[in-house]
Amino acid sequence: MRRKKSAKIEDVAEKASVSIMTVSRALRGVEGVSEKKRTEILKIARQLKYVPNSNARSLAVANSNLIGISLPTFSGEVFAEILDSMRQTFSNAGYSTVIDTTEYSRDAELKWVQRLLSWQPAAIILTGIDHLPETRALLKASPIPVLEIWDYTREPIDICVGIDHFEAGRVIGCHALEMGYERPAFVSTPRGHDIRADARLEGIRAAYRGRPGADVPAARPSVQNAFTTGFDGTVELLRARAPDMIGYLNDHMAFGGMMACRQHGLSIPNDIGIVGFNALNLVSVLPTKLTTVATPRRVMGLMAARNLLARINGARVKSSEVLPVELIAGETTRRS
Amino acid sequence: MRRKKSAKIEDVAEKASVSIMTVSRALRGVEGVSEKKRTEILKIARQLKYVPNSNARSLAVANSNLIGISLPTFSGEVFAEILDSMRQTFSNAGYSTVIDTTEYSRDAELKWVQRLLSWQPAAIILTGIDHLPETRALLKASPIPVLEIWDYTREPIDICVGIDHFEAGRVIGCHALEMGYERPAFVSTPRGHDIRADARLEGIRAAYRGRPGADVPAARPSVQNAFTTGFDGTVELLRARAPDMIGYLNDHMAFGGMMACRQHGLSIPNDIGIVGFNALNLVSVLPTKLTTVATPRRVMGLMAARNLLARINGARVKSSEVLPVELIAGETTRRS
DNA sequence: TAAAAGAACGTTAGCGTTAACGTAAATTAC
DNA sequence: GTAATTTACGTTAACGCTAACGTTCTTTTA
Repeated sequence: MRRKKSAKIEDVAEKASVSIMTVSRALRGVEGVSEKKRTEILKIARQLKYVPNSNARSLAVANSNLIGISLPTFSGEVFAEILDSMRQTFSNAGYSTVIDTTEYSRDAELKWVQRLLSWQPAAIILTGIDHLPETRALLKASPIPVLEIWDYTREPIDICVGIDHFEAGRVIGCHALEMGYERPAFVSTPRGHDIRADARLEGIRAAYRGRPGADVPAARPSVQNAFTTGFDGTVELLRARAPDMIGYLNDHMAFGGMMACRQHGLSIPNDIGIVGFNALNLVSVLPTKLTTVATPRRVMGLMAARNLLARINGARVKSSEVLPVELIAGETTRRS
Repeated sequence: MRRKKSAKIEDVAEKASVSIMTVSRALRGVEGVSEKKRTEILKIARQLKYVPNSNARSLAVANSNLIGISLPTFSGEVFAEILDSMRQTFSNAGYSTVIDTTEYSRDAELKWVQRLLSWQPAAIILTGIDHLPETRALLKASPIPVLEIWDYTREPIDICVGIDHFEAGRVIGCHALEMGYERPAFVSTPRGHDIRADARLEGIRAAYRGRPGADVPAARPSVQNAFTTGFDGTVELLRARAPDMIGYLNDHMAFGGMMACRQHGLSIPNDIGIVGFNALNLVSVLPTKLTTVATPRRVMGLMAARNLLARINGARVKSSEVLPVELIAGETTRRS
């Protein structure tokens, strides 16, 4: 494929009557060029609209300033926020981010990791800790820093920053227990879709262990969008199980659930308690304050970016960081 | 920076007792290799965990399979959906996407374009048509295909796919007029932040031209999140202007506005009409159906990706495509 | 003032891949 | 059966950049 020839480093060198190497040094800001020449070279480069060739550079130094990030999905505020806070830090440090979504498929994740490795990236970020064994092996064997974010494990591929989803579930369960709810239920995603959902459900069950309601039934409607998923899952639970409290995977689902309860003539929080997750933006304008669990997404992103940059620069960093979550008691679980 | 040496094409060649070139051909699936050798080479490559070096490849062929995408922000469903639908098409076609967000800053956009060009990308996608003159010039001068998405203009940098935001505003205005509202208002973003917001406002004004209410006041609260922005903007308008209809930049803002109206004891749609934008997921679970404007985001993404791929492959494609929007009349503007 | 040290450059040799061209063997044509 | 094709490879020369080492000239040291 023919392309218009753009200015190369050689053209700049010729015009400035210096060697290629001097231009390279001047442009990168490394030592060994007099101030006079440097400013002149920069001027000429600008005149010629010189754009460095990252491919050549990366080939020469055997590593690029790309950071690969893999997310399950773009939908929802959660990953968008985590991503945002990370990206800005990287961008400021001169790294570009290559992003892909896996739609919760571990096979898709593996394929992406393979493709990404061909770019000799500076680092790779994966969401969660649930990967194919092959993916783990591939990354373990590579010298590239790997960060797992959002989940927590004591045995990360390389380093990780996240929250403990089981613990988060337990916090929800304890709160429900305290408020006197006896038949908790949970609206989740299809089985095997998202291990975090299962971890939280287990957390709730752990809180109720040995008491009535400890089985904590779960609805697993097919995923469309969070609002209707929450709505449908609630309808399903109300019909079959008559729960007096429902936990949700996130606040959007919880809102859908509130609408469903309302339509069924149930009063919140007396007939039924509602607990969301993540403390999303939506809750700030709701007339009834939603009980939810605040997750430190922006802090997590910043810490992840900071740790990873340190790791890239060869510093030793703590391999696993757990961040605390906080239950925010609202009006959807306060029994009068 | 030292890195563990990974298998190169040479290692594969040696082990297979063929030349480097034969391996290259076998791996890329081009002609000139016997079936027997090809399968053997592929097997050996897998054994050796060979990962091709994209930097070297891109340098040799003077172009990469990266596609750069610039978005204003990740927050909100809108760009996430457009992005998602494009990305999948590209991914299937073997392209990786490098993504950056500009936070509505044209300077940030320019910097990103400059950085991106150093990767010799296969194409560049920008959101909207509002760029610095320098950005336009840079891209116009480059041989790289450029796609502008979400807005529509008859004079794109290269090609564009979008909706006509002025027309969308006009549609909203006409509907409000038809429903008998006489003092329309609009909740927007800070001035100069997003030209699409202004285009829609002008559209509403055009619909009311020559009638009472044609000035259409706008609130421009500082941006935090869509829900509270809608809430705050509404409070501001209600206090100062006593409008009988409010249009919003999107459904999330409209929802915030509905909450504010409710708190002010106003009844929707009789005291005040509410019109959102984009037909976001939220509206499907609301007990009161929101009047909104459906935008074809997924179709737009698919069409954009398809057109751009065709353009990359040298085909001639229509330079500008406008997609239709549709007003969905709900219960928030139906006067009884 | 001569020798040593440092600053400011230039030269050489890759980085891992592919395009373009060369060459030998296998196939076809007549 | 020989010439003309075609197939299946191998060789050579980039692609644009940088690390490592050389060279020249200037500055410092004793």
